[in-house]
Amino acid sequence: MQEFFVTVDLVVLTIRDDRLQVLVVERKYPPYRGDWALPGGYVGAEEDLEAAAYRELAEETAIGAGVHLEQLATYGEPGRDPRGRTVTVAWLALVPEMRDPSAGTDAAAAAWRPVEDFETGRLTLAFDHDRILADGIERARAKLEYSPLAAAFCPPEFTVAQLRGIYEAVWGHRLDPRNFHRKVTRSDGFLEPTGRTSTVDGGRPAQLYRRGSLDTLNPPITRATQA
Amino acid sequence: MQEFFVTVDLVVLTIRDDRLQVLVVERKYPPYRGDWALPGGYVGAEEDLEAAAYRELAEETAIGAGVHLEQLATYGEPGRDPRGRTVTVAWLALVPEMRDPSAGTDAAAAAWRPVEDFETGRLTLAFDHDRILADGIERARAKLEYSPLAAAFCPPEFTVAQLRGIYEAVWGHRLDPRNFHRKVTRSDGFLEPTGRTSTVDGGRPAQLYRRGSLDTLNPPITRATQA
DNA sequence: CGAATAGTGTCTATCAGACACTATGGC
DNA sequence: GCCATAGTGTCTGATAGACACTATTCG
Repeated sequence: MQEFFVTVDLVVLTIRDDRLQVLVVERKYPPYRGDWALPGGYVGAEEDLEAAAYRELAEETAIGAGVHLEQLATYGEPGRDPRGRTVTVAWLALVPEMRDPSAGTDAAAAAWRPVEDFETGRLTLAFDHDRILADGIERARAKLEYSPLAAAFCPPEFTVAQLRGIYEAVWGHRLDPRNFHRKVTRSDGFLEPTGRTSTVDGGRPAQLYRRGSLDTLNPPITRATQA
Repeated sequence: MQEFFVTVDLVVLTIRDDRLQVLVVERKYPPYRGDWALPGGYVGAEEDLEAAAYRELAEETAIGAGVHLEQLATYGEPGRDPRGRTVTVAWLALVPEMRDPSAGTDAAAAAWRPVEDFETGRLTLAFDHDRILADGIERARAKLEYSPLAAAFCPPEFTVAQLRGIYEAVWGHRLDPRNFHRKVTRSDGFLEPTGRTSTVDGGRPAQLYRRGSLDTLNPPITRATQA
């Protein structure tokens, strides 16, 4: 019976400077030494796949609880890793804006890069990680429509305007502030008012919200005006 | 470095007797000898994951092209297989109604069973296959809403009534024939008229359709009237 | 003819998108 | 006062669901 190496790779997304950005690491050892890659690593002998994903995430970001982590897909084409037959289980993580990442032990450096740089081909990743990243981005974009996932990019308390900023950054286009406000505040269970207000955005103080208990948005928040 | 066994397991769904049914096999060898399980098997040394899924599907169903096959999720909890550390990549296949399945070489028997039997707990599956099956069923139910996937359960040419029967069987409730008709025929690219008609259902002959080129339904076909 | 299914038209409540307008802060 | 952002109201066009009605076949 053929034996395989099994790894986990992470597509870690956040919003920085109003743009969707992805965490990448510089490879310290061959193969692809010096290239950018998604953070990841081998699954331990007695380790659950999800636990391995959380471990890698913690090593790179020093972030623990409150992060959204979901399985993305599994990639196992023969030859995708020159070190041997390797199957990788990819995970999608959405994290709030945070201080700069710390390099893990296997990585020379870790950095946030706008996903646009990879979508346009200005930057590329090692192995088949460009494809994994593309799948992760598409999953995130699609899921914002019908799940309250956008709140995963926000701090624990946030304003409607901040939430709208997430949607605008992920989808890459503007939304009407007034219609957006009505939609999210009327969607029962999406947002929970805290009673506090915030004045950081410069105008009238805005209500602060926590993410609610809802897990499926119905009706969804639609992505684009159909042309 | 820990080495793993890697398998593929298949959730093969079809519509028989107006009910959603799943393909299960009786295990010929230990562990779980004599129990029902999802069809599946080890991935070959130089075999792509998707190719392995197609191979297993062909072994059990003698069906080749035209089948919808998509990756579902990967399960790798330590201890999920007593033979050793095994990661399985699960796939969801949707096939048209067909003659009885043939037993593969590793299975004593293969049979279609209504998914309801597993959802109610009247039947159970070996390993963690109950969970995998539940995930597959939920994926199929959700995807009917926003993709033209229902046509994958139909023969190459079908009537609107047949297509509606698919939705009703998968979702487990009735849909209004008149509104359904209007919805699917107005959704550009979902269905392609063949010009031929069918008279099998007993009343006025119905237009026959092929599946169109569309891959995302917009607007979606909604699953249930919100209570 | 009646029974059955195919397919169209119409009404109503709801909702998305556009946008006028009011509310409340900083300067 | 002026500007910026928060938040509400209103209009319009599209659509889902309910259901009356017409069309076409079989027996």
